[in-house]
Amino acid sequence: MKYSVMVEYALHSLVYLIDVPEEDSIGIKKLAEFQGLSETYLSKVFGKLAKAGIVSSVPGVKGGYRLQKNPKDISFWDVIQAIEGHKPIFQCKNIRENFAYRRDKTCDSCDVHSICTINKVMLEAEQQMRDYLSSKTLAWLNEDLKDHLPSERIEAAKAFFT
Amino acid sequence: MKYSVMVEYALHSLVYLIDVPEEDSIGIKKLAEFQGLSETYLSKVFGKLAKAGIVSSVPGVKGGYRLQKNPKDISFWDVIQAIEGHKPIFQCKNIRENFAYRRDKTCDSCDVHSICTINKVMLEAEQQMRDYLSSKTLAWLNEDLKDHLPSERIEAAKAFFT
DNA sequence: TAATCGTCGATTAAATTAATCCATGATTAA
DNA sequence: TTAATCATGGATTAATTTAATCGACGATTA
Ligand code: FES
Ligand code: FES
Repeated sequence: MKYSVMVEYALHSLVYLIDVPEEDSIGIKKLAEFQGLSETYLSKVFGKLAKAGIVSSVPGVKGGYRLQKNPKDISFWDVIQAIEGHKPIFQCKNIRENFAYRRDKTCDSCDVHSICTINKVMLEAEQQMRDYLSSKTLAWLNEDLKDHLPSERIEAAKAFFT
Repeated sequence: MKYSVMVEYALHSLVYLIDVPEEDSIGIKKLAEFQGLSETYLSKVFGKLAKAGIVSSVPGVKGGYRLQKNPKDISFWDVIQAIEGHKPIFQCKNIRENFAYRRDKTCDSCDVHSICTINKVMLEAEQQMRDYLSSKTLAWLNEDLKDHLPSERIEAAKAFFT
């Protein structure tokens, strides 16, 4: 049970897009090289981010990606959802459907409408996580990095991408 | 990204162990049959629950499983951890280790000690979920079911297992 | 002593994830 | 106008994980 590495690739890569000017963009090649990632695989990641409306693409030479929304409107959760899709973490296979009293037709219309308490708890738990993740935005992340990272590192990265 | 079905199997199966007397136990065969599950696979599930100290086993004919702890001391989270292990949901592969400035030895001892902000946020988010899941116990679940399930259904299940 | 039940390890099958390859189309610069 | 650069998408492959089965073993009871 774990998130795919795409999530780590996505979040780390997006960091470098936060401060790029409206007109500019950064290509997959540079992002992959700087971070030591597979170029082709990272392009799949950005395909998903683009489809979710988080980034927009600039085709052709000198092209690349830029943020499509304000960094304060892009949350960690948005990114995760773009990568992992909308299915809940807990997979309820509705095992009650095969319970003895249903197989035996003892109780024909039982349970069909009510949601299983166990599933409900799991959904609520996931919601807790989602709320937290939704409260952390790329803008917040940028501020945090500015505070905690040596400025020469930030400058070096910025220099690499221009 | 999802929990294995074992979690659903485990939580649903444990329901039927909550009210069994200290001396008694329920076998895999009955649990599997009642719920329409694979007998051998469910036994793997209970192997994990036993290893985690959630249930204890009674070998031999007329044997089976019973709870090893008070239902109010067994939380949803305990069960999930017994099944899924202790690894966090978000897999941080430490991609910073391969960043350009590290490969180029520009900054030899960079980052080794600091924990990545992104990873930190993910860990905190998971903690939110964990807290919620830890607050829901089998004892609570039992009460909830008593309130929301038709009593004849509960009785029928109880009858099946005795 | 034979049938029942949990335990463990090996095995298999299916599904998912990680990653690569290739073909295509847009864009810019020579 | 052409060649190089870049995103896009589909197909493919390899590795890993999950789901499920099988068979052998030891404990227990009737
Ligand atoms: S039926 Fe799926 S969790 Fe209860
Ligand atoms: S290095 Fe793994 S999340 Fe930052």
